[in-house]
Amino acid sequence: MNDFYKDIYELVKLIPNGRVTSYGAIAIALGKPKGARLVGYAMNLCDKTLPAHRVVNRNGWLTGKMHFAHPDEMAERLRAEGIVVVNDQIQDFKTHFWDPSAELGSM
DNA sequence: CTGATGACGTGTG
DNA sequence: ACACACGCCATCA
Repeated sequence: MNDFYKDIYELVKLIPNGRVTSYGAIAIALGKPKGARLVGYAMNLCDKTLPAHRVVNRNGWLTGKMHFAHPDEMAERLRAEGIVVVNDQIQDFKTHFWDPSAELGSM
């Protein structure tokens, strides 16, 4: 486990409830603007303890829902947090978007 | 070690 | 604006 993945986990863990972010945003926050794929890969290795359901692609689509124990769980979890998910897509993604780099800057 | 793939993103046509 | 192609970095075969 490299610090890179650990950092990803830490960042995803501190995503506020009812907020979502993108792989690219996390990658950028970690200093790897092109590491979006690595973030997704890290999610694949991640435990269900990690709120990976709050992490979606740039389009706001639940691209990784199929990788969950129960694909619908991702949308259900987001919906439970107040996120509107339709057709595997987050509505008002920009409104619910959470910028990790901004939070890291505040911290 | 080389080739291919992936929960992505950006650039060009 | 939409469609196609390439790049990135790490892991798997």
